[in-house]
Amino acid sequence: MTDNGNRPEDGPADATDTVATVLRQWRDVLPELDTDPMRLIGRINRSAALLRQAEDAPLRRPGLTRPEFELLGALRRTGRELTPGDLARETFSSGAAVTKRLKQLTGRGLVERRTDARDRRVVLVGLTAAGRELVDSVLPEQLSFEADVLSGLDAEERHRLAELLGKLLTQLEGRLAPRL
Amino acid sequence: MTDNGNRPEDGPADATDTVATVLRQWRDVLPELDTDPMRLIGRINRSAALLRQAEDAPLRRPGLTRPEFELLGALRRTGRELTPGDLARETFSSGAAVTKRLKQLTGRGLVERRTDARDRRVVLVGLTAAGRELVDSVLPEQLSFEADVLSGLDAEERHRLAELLGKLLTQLEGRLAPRL
DNA sequence: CGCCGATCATTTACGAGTGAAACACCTGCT
DNA sequence: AGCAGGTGTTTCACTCGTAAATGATCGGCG
Repeated sequence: MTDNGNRPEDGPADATDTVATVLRQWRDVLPELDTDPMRLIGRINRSAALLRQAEDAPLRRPGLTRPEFELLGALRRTGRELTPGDLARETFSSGAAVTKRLKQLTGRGLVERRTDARDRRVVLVGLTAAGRELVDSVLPEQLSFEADVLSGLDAEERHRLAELLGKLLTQLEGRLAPRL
Repeated sequence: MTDNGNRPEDGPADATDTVATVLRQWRDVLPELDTDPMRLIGRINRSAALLRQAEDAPLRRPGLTRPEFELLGALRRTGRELTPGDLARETFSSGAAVTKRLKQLTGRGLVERRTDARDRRVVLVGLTAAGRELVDSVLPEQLSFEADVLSGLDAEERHRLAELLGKLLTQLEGRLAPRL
């Protein structure tokens, strides 16, 4: 028998992914370091990076960037006009970024801005027909692409994972994001 | 009895986090859409974003940016000199970005570059004493901070989550990152 | 031996995001 | 009514990352 895979801290899934190698390297150099949090945080970050990179592929065809698509999605799913401030909160980006993206998207005829009648400081942003059609055509592709990417896990595993992440996220949002 | 919380697709943890609200909005507007992948992908992305934002806090004190710290960490944990190309692969960023960061870090006396004797194209990057001391002093803080952030989950949940993410990541890396 | 293609690092030009300041407008108070 | 302070959006100056071009060097092959 070899000496790998039998340490109590190493589960079976820890053997092969990048984070596991990183953890082994740290253990070799600084054995007394408690690297346990990396197991989660490293994997969340790395998964997010890989997914982000992969997810962008279906969006490239319609020439959209991911944050642009999220902005359009926010408008589509709320079903009403939103202000730039709303959009910034909804897409977790800065107000300045939203302004820039709106310039792009209005230029392409996907969204429309109009100033609110009651309060002339605020502008209301809504999807045009073209914008709505674009979202409705891209979103199913995007979702089926995502489903395919996740198919390495079976339904039960995906469910447990989503549930645990939901719990983590609830905690994090309560603790780290008082703004909501 | 109310109608919330009893749909088969909604686990108990789905009730409160941001992603759950987004899913409800989509269901109200496009009920026939299979939003299941969002449950995972949305949560991974959102968790990563929150963690990233939080994690940067302990690094600000020594005036380090996250990618800079990851570069230093790669040098520390491998325990040897690395080339810019190695560092780019190790930190998942472009070569140009690495060059820029090396300029910063050599300026601060945290790393040293020397050209390889055998192959004068390649440059070998190593930690200075100050660099190693910096990593060794910041890393434990960083890890205990992370442990604190994750404390909303108990040990068993963290373990299962890490395991499932490890499995997912293994699949993703096999499929999406042939370069390794 | 000398050239040709490949490889590694760096430079350059550019696009995208950010925080802080600026601007427009509203609301409450006197 | 008029001003003070607050809120919503945009602009500005800057930083950072990237892709593509550049420069330097190696290895092999005629």
